[in-house]
Amino acid sequence: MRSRSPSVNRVCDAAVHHFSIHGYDASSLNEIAVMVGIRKASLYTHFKSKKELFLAVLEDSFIVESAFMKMAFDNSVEKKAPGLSYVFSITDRYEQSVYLRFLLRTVYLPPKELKETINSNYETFLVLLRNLFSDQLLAITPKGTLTDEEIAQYGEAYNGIVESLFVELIYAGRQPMERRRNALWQLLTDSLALHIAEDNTAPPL
Amino acid sequence: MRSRSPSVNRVCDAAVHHFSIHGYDASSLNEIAVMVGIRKASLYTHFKSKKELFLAVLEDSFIVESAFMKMAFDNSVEKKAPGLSYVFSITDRYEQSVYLRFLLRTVYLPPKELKETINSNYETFLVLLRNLFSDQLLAITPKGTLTDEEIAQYGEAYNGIVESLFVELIYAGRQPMERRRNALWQLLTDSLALHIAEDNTAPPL
Amino acid sequence: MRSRSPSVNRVCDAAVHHFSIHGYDASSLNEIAVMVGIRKASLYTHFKSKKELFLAVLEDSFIVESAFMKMAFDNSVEKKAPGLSYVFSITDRYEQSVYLRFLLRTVYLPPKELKETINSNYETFLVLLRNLFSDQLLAITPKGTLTDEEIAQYGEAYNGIVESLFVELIYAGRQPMERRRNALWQLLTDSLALHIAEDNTAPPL
Amino acid sequence: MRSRSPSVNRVCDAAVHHFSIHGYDASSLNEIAVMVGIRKASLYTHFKSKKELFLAVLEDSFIVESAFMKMAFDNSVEKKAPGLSYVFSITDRYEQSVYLRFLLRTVYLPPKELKETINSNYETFLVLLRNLFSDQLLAITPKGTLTDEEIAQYGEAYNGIVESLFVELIYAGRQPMERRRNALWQLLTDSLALHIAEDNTAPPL
DNA sequence: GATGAATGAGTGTTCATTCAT
DNA sequence: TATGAATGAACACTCATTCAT
Repeated sequence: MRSRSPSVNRVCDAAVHHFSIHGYDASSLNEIAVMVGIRKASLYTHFKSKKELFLAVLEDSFIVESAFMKMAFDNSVEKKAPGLSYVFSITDRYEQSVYLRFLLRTVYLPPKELKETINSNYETFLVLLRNLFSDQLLAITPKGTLTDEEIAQYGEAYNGIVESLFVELIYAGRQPMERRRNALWQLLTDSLALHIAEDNTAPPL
Repeated sequence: MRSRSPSVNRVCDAAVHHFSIHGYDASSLNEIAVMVGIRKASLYTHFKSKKELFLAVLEDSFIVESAFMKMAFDNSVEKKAPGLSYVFSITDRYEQSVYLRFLLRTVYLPPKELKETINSNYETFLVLLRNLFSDQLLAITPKGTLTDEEIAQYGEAYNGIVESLFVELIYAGRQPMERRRNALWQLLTDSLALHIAEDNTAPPL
Repeated sequence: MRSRSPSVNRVCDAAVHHFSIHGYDASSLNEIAVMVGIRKASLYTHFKSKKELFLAVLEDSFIVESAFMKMAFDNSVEKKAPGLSYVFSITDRYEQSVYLRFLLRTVYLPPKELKETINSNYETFLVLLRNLFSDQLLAITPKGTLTDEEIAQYGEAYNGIVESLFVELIYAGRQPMERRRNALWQLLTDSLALHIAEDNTAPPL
Repeated sequence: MRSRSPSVNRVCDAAVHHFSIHGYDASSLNEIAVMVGIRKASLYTHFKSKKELFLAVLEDSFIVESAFMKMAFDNSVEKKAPGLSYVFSITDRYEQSVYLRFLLRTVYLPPKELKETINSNYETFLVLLRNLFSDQLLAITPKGTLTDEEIAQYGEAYNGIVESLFVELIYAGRQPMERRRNALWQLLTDSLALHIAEDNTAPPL
């Protein structure tokens, strides 16, 4: 992402916007070129194919959104609800970051030929998410309260919640997603309350 | 779906397979025709446009999968875990029913021009799911145990779980989906255990 | 035109309407069939090709419009302006007779493959027009006033006026055509006034 | 028309020829491309649709033929027969100028969707013709000889004659057109002779 | 007499890509 | 570095026509 010529960056900016709206197949190099203010043929000065441009944008997106995710976890101070900060930042993030919109659009229904690449990148992204959550969960539970397996399972559930919200955002929008978020978050806090000695009863929604 | 000529049915069968794999935009009428063993132009004997063919297939799919869903809930006898039967049938169903694969492929990232239609049909589908779950939940909890609002929130959470599993199936496949299913199902049963007087502790996974 | 089955007549009716609006090439047998309330394939029960249907309609049109032309001349009683009756009936006729609209649409720019046939039919039509006019002109001028050549030339001019009006009707409509008709008619009456001894000054328009 | 790339000009040349023979609807972009020696898809490098190509050619044609018309009137020196020069140049012009053939083919039966545009352009063309004639007529008649209304009516008649000749050229060819031209021109000169004091008797045909 | 089904040939149009300049 | 021109391959769609039923 860094250390690229300004032209390349402008192309990538246009591309991520276009791809985030139309997806890979339905995107047109011509329209991207027009957005940048150059001719279609000139794109090939910077990228040797549509696929390569797409992959560049994909890499950017994972870098940017992984960084945002880490930051959201790092800034989180609440001790009782691990991962809360990120989950509750998703709605705003989706609206503000074209990279997140691009990622979600891309990841759930990838262009056939790129499925492998996309999936493996996304897998890494999800592993990071799970680990960030697990670390926070571990940090707030007295040692020995939860088995490794239980930790892993909560991580899995957390990921499941996040992806459920992603999907709801994509096809239903902000409000329905927030309703779902509250409902699922309640499940998580209830379960943690049950399994952790101290009584972390869920806050009233 | 019934009462259609055999030719039309063969076209629909081919179409739902094709659409379920490639999506609307990337599907080629030529390839569908070849699957049926006719020429592209002959498709227009039966459907007046690609869109119309797609909508016929879409309608079929909602009918078939709604019926399956109802059946899954009806056949369910377990008293302690509302909606369990359907949730645990999804993996097999996804593998066996091209209609479900088509629906999920279609619903999460619909072709722009058909988004409205698809969304409103899917909304109906989700309302049905929520209602089926809520009815079972009500049936197994002593009257007055849960407020209407709580019932609604559990319905929302249940839908969230189901959709999370749909998505995991689509991009990660059977095994990861089952891991996630167990993790999320645990959350639900834990929460219900906490909120319903009797101790419905989660079964060991 | 007579002695045809009712089905055939209904097809011809639909066809002449369609052809008169869209022309030969841009007309669709399917649309004609739909107008009649039958299927496209059924047209081939009555006509062995699009061309044959067109030619049937063409023949009808020449018959109908030749008859109308004769009638217009026959009914004419005015002694001073030969051919006036027909010229002044054209506007209404164009609006009322789909056959005339069809003919004019067809004749000026015929489909390549049918050009010969159409032209020779139209030529006959124009010869009739010229003769009708010449006969009336002869009938109202004292014997010997005009040479045969002059008669022929007036016939030519009359045809020219009529066709000028046809064209104006087609592309400009009723009002501009009537303005032109008055202007050209004035020329004709002026010229006749000049060449025929008695002073047939043009009537005020 | 000027200042276009050579490629564009070659396309336009081919297009005007093709359109002048087949008309808009029956013209095939493929055939035009082949005439130019390129592939159909390459046409889209220069024009973004068939319609746009047609409109470019249409504009050219009006420009070229308006210029020719003006020139024909300007070069005219004869004092007694306004507009004669243009009328007597039409046969040669029709044979030599593909633009005129294109215009006439297009104007009398325009493709439905372009009718408005074509008509309004042609209207301008005819206004120019009328004005050129009227100016010459005025120039050769002593002031006050003809009322404004009479001038206007002669202009109308002149246009009618010209269009009658156009039509005859299109469907009957050179010789019949010249016969008609002589007949109609006689009417005009007779009428002028009658209405203008000085005796401009028609020349023997 | 009517028609459902099919089809070959064609339409205009879009696309990612190449290449000489 | 940028681009005008070109292109093969694909697209959805329309058409007149055929033929078995």
